[in-house]
Parts: sequence; structure tokens; C-alpha cells
Amino acid sequence: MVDIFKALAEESRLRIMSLLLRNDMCVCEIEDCLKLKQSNISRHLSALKSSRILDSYKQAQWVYYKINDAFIKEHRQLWIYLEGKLKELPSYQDDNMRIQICKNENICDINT
Amino acid sequence: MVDIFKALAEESRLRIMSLLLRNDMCVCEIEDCLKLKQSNISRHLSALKSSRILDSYKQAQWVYYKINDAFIKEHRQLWIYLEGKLKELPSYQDDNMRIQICKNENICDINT
DNA sequence: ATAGTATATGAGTAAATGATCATATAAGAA
DNA sequence: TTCTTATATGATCATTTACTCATATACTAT
Repeated sequence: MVDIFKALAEESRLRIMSLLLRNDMCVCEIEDCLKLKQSNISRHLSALKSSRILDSYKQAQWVYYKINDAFIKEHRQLWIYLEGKLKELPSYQDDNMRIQICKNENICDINT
Repeated sequence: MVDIFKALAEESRLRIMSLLLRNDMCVCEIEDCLKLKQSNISRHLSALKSSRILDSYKQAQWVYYKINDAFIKEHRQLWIYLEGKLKELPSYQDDNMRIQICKNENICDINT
């Protein structure tokens, strides 16, 4: 349990979580939404992944990150809490607005 | 929300939380149960208090700490999660066994 | 008042963490 | 093959955090 809380105890990581509430996203999309350095995001993602909160899969040259199903199952109440509270993050509106822009631009779309 | 997770992202603080599930306790009782230095515990308590997870009240020479009612209200799902998971901490049995011993010894009992 | 106990806090240190740059690896495109 | 793009990771630095000792403060008891 400590590991879970440690992973969640960081603002950028919570912002990442709030993006992934809606869609799976690849690293460069997250980078675009959050305006943080690629290496920085990559490390945050691997922190969330090694605590089993996130999972990833590769598609073409992109690595997509998603909420780990096992996490949702094993930490159900915490997940419900997160679903509600992540939307109250001060950065939530701004960050999530950029998802749509990013998706429209098809930056990382395997079908483009 | 980050502050709440930061406060919970530490093993000793989670052990303190698991003790307070059952009873309000004063600093020296917690000290006895967890076998940690007084100053160390005092700092952990003030971290939990300043993130509004705990509250405290004074009785005679002792300061009792308790779960903050407002925290339970405002973070209901998280609280439900904690109530369940804190009991699964590896240290839970040992730490909580000592509460009873401590209460029996009436170390800090205003009525003794 | 003085002594004793409970708690908080300043200062110092060691360890952990987050950010960044540079570089490595892996995959796709030409 | 070579070039380009996406992602991960080593090394470094700055910051934060946890722990400890010593001491201050607050309260009780005598």
C-alpha cells in the first residue's frame, strides 16, 4: 500500500492519471498535453507502471499507457476515489482540453 | 489531493493510521506500540495533522491524536479504502497487539 | 516555587526523489 | 542500408524528506 501512495504522491503523476481516465495515451501525447520533458514523463510513467497502477502496450513505434485492470480490481475503493478527485485537480481542464487538440492533429495515430 | 497522498506515502505514518483506526491515542502510547523515537513520531503526527488527516486534542498533559472527522467526510472513498487496507499491513497484528498491553498498563490514563 | 513527565521543534546529516542533458535502443520510412 | 521518430536510461545536480540529538515548552504533582 505504501508503494501505491508513493506513486500517487506527485503532482505530474496525478496529472498523467487524470489524462488516462479517458483514453489510453502514448508518451508523446502525454508530453504534448502536460508540456513536460520527454525523459521526465517517461520516468513518471515507469514509476506508475512499476507500482502496477499503469500498464503499457506497444503499437507500431508508440508505447501506450493505460490504467492497469488489476489495479482497479485490487484497489477498487481507491480507484473510485481517484475517478472523482482527479477531475478536481487545478490543472484538469487545461490538460484535458489538449487531449482533443492532440487527437485531432493525429500526431501519433497509427492510421494516419 | 497530492498533499493527502504525500502524507500517506510513508510506512510509519500508515502504521500510525492503523493504530488510530480503533482508538484515539496519545503520543507516548503510539511510541510504545511502534517502538520509534518520540521526536520521530511527533513529526509524523504533525505531518498527518497539517494535511488534515488527523486532529488532536489535549487532555491533562497528554496530546491525543484522532482521525479528523472532516477528512472522513471529504475523502469518503479513500477512507473506506484505508479502513480495509490498513489491516493488511505486515506490521498490523504486532502493532495492534501492543495497544492492549499499553491500555492495560494504563501508562497514560487520566483516571489512574 | 521545584521537579518530573509529555510533547514539539531547531539543527545537522544521510538518503531518496525529481529534473535535466546526453545518449542508447527500437521501430518505421525512404 | 541510412535517416528519422519514439521511448528509455545513465549521470549529475538540486531539493526534499526522514531520522537523530539536544533543547524548549507546557502541564502535573509535590
